[in-house]
Amino acid sequence: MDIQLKRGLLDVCVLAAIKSKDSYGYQIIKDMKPYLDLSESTLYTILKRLETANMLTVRSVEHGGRLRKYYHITGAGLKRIEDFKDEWGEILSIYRFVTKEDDGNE
Amino acid sequence: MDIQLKRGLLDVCVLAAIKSKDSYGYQIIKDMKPYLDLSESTLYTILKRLETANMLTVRSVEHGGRLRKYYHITGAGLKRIEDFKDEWGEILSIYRFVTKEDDGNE
DNA sequence: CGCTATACATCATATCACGAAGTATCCACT
DNA sequence: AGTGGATACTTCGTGATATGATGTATAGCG
Repeated sequence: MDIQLKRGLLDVCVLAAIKSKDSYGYQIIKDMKPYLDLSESTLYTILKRLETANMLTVRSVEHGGRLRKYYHITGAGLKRIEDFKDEWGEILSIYRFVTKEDDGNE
Repeated sequence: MDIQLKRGLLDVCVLAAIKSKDSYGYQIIKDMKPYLDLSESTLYTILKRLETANMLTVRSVEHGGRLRKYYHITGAGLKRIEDFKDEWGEILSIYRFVTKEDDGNE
């Protein structure tokens, strides 16, 4: 997928991945893979950004000697998803503008 | 609209604006306004990028003493629009992932 | 004569996805 | 015991890019 387009979907897609149940980095990447492929460095950058924006909270959990950071969505995070839903109408309108055929004289 | 999301739609939207008939900067901004609001500096940056990518050609026309640059879409530009159409399926799939309700236990 | 619209251009800035590289643990295989 | 791969998170540098600010120049209106 086009990188620029991906940019607009990444944040909200990560939030969706932790919406129903808390999750951690590696798992999020796996869950998102069918929809958007992203690297670790990209994900952790996003997670940090969403944390700074108070859209999620973090909780560290010991797991087999290693550290795991579980991410939990906040009200602001849920609102971000709702905002995306609201924007969908605009996106559809743009889609129609871009794909409309100027039939008649071509 | 969210800036990041806008980024993914700008190029293809500009191409759509000149698809049916050649157009120039100021006119393109007006035509796109109902769908995407963008500033002059943004548009001219995009036009230059699309020109470099051979997605459009430019032709200068004298108009009332001033210079007007008319932009014409190329085959590569039309292909870019087609590629966007192809990507639409992926976008829809992401939309469904983001908006799906985890009804049942919440 | 000043203001607004038209029309294009350049620059500096801030944001951001991503590859590369690093640290550290656990498990399977040989 | 040693090797390699999967798991898990972190940091750094780079390139792409949207945008505000600013500048130049003309036409037309009051």
